[in-house]
Amino acid sequence: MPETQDKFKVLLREHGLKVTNQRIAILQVLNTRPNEHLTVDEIYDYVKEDYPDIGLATVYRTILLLTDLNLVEKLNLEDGYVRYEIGDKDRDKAHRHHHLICLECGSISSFQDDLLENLENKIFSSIGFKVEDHEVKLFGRCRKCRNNAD
Amino acid sequence: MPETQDKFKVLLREHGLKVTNQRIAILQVLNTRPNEHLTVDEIYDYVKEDYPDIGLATVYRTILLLTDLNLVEKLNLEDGYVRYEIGDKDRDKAHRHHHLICLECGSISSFQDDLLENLENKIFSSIGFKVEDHEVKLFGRCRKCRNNAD
DNA sequence: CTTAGTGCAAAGCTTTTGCACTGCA
DNA sequence: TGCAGTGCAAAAGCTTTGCACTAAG
Repeated sequence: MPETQDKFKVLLREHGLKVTNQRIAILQVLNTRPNEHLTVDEIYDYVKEDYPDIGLATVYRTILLLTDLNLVEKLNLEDGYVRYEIGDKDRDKAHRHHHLICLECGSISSFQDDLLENLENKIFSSIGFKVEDHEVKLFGRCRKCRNNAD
Repeated sequence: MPETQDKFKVLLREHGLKVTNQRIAILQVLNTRPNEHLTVDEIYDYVKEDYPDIGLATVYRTILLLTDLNLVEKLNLEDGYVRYEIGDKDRDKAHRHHHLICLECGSISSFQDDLLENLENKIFSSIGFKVEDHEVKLFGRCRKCRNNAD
């Protein structure tokens, strides 16, 4: 996805930040693995394949940067690992992007649904809280694990 | 709420665990502050008022125990603190218990809604994932903060 | 050239663990 | 009395930070 890379370069320059090989390499890793929900260590390992001298601190700093620029989303699945995934370029789609977490095998999948729109309107009119973002996590058992249990 | 305390004592004994002053004191703190979403440090400080010699490790161990016994719920609001609150004794109600987090003042409020039932059925029939629990967090601005901004 | 970015190692935090002691059952 | 529970301090993770060096603009 060179378009994300270009967007990234533009964003960096707009903010007076430098375009470095390390930053591009990290974005590349996240970009080529859109549905893997990577931990920092996993990102670090993947990036080292292309860029063996990179330091873990740079990975942390770059991920923070990417998150601030809204190119990457942080994910906490309560499994003890903090994960990151490339964000959807379409802000509205990202807003409808939720996660299914299997309690048995730990697999993570995503689904899209605008299920919360009504609720958010209801909350606004009843207590005046204006919802700007939301996070929905569904925990359970995936088909495979349920079949294995039989 | 002596009923929760009694339930707790019964649960402990059922599991062959001992009823100690420390455990009761920690449950008491959570019980008397049902809507405060306390961090471990806050719990530790409150318990020390009644029980000054308690160790932080005991607080961690007891909270883990309470969570395992489903008396306490863990909450991660992405604000850098892990929080705990007393769980609803009614399992179904707990399942419909969600959080509103104000991005400006950090206030946390709860609301109840069974909004996800349809969705969960839909997910089960389409991909065979059986949802057993869910977590919904809504981020935005509370009425007070929106008014202050004007 | 200038200074943001980087790698490394050290420091900081939260949470967990090992061990000798305490107190519930 | 016996063993689960506790307090303390050390260890273990993960993440951040300070500093001298490197490289982007």
